[in-house]
Amino acid sequence: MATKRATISDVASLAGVSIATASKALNGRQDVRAATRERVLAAAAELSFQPNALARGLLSGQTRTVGLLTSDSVGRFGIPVLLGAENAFGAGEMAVLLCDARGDAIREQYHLRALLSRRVDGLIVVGESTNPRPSVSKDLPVPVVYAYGPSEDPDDVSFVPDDVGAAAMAVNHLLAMGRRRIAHVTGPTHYKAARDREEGLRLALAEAGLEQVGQTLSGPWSQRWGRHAAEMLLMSEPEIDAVFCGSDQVAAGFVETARERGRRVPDDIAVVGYDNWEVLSTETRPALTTVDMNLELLGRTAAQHLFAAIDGKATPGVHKMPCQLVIRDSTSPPGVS
Amino acid sequence: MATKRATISDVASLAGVSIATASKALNGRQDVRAATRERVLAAAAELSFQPNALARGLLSGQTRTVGLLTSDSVGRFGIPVLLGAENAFGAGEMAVLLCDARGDAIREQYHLRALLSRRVDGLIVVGESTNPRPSVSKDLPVPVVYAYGPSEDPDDVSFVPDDVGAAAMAVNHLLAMGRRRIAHVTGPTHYKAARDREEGLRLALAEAGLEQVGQTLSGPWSQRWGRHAAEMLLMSEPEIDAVFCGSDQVAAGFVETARERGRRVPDDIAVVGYDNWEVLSTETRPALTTVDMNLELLGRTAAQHLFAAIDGKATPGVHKMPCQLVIRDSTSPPGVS
DNA sequence: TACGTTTCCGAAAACCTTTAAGTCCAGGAG
DNA sequence: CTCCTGGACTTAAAGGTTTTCGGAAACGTA
Repeated sequence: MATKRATISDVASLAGVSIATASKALNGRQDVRAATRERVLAAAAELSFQPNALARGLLSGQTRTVGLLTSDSVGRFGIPVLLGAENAFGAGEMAVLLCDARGDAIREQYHLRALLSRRVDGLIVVGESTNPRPSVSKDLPVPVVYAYGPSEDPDDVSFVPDDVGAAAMAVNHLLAMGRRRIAHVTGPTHYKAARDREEGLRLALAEAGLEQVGQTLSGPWSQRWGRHAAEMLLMSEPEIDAVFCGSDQVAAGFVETARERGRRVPDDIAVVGYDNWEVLSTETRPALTTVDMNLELLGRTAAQHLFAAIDGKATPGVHKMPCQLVIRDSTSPPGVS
Repeated sequence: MATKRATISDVASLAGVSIATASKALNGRQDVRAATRERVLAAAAELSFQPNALARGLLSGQTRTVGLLTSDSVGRFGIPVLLGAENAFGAGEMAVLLCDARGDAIREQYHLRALLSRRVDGLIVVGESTNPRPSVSKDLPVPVVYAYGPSEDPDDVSFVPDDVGAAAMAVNHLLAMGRRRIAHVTGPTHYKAARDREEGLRLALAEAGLEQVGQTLSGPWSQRWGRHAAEMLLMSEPEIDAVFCGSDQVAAGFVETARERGRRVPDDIAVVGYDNWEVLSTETRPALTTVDMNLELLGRTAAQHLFAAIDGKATPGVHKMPCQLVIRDSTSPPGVS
């Protein structure tokens, strides 16, 4: 805690110039003599002057601040998106005002008003899942970009991971490794993520002229479910040579139980996870081949498009962002590992 | 995107009163007739007027915004703290300006300036570990509270989990369950958390007149290390009946390997973890008894003390926050589970 | 000297809100 | 009838900065 903050008028009088001149000197404008500029800069440094962003924003109408409205900060998925956005903003002296609505629509409305009253230049809305969510953009005086969870309104700007494409990519990898009898264990069907990933699987298999082995098994996104599903699957479809799992948690459970049941991974059964949640994917034995949704990149991209939208160059629609397959030992060809 | 934002002068003219009267009506002040107030409120609603927080803040000198400076947003630990703080603020119409310095001191300085220029009312600094960190509070015009990672300066206000006490509590629980031959596996010794937890263990054992079995094993905070340590420990100290682990990751690795080596958990060996990282602690078999540091509460407490500090009622010093032992199956008495 | 041009600087308005101080009027007390 | 009180409202200042415009000085040219 220190003394009162210096204003530009303090700087001006210390430098012996007018406020206007001080402002021009500090902002690097041209019509001020070099010697004068020096004096002003020295004065500012001496007083450790920091321009008041409130005053500046009041005048310019721009706060260089964006709101980040999330439904679920805790979430595994919101964080990297947030981080990517923060990253993109940090580069350009933007600041992020963070609000967590905790999945409550009323709370969300409340935070929205608070952000608007603080005159944010734009808004990023981060969903807690890839399920489409109600739009908040109606009649808002600032642009909005949705990340991870898209808006229901197709005229909004949304960025989502390309789950269908990524799942197909993962399955194609299994096929390339020579696997032909592929089963699928995933999360609850009310998650669009689960449905999309299943569709990707179907597309890839169809293209190869193959059929999925057994029914898709849906359950919670948990390791426990992965173990349970493994028990069932190894019993009912003993001839499988690969499993595509809807999450790393499920996959971790699966490999654990497969091991215990004496099935070697990857020699007997190859396993692919999803999310690249490193505490799981790199710590299972063997480490998991898995899909990384590049959420940080997604967040950064969303932020960059928000910039564009602030400048009036919006790009409406749902943009599918490419994911990346991280190949580890759980899908190596037999005999390699 | 909609029309230009309404100002209080728009409201005033629509209601047929002066700006001052409109302001008073909107802020619930007394010297305005009920009928007039009605008219103003109706006008404000019609224009969906939102007061400009910049103008208000410029005048009052208070922005009702605090900065949250973190070294490590990604971190397991920063998030709950952040969340607790956000929670405490949300209740009182405060907003959080989030900055992530990514462990870089220069970046931190940069963000600090940005926050100050935005005239935040206060600052919370969240550390990435419980190791003390350099103070930023020197000559700052706003109060600062440190959470998780304390400031090196004892005159600052810091909130940290009581690792020593929590470790002692965990070990006392093991003793109460009848365990007597307790070993310790933990993280790198340059983490204060590892040293504090070891000290808690020592204190509890000393009080019971016992000695730790074998040396403390230090390694990375990983599941892999837990497995490795288990191999070594089961070999060198086969008579242990309990292990206190410095993190859930280590504990998860330990129980996995113990299982594989035919030691029953908890019947033969009880295991206690630390962190209550649920993806691990509830998914191991058996589920882990573990220490929950109550980080969300810690964050909330830090925020509340920041409020107090803003009001001039600072409480200097390092405050140790109590942790909580979450008892699950990994420490049940033999024969119970 | 008169005039135009360039260079540097200052006065003042604008952004939006809150609040202290002031105006006006009705009604009650003397 | 005058004076005072208090209610209801308005005026104006303040908060810190940027920017437009105008002014003044210096300099070059006719």
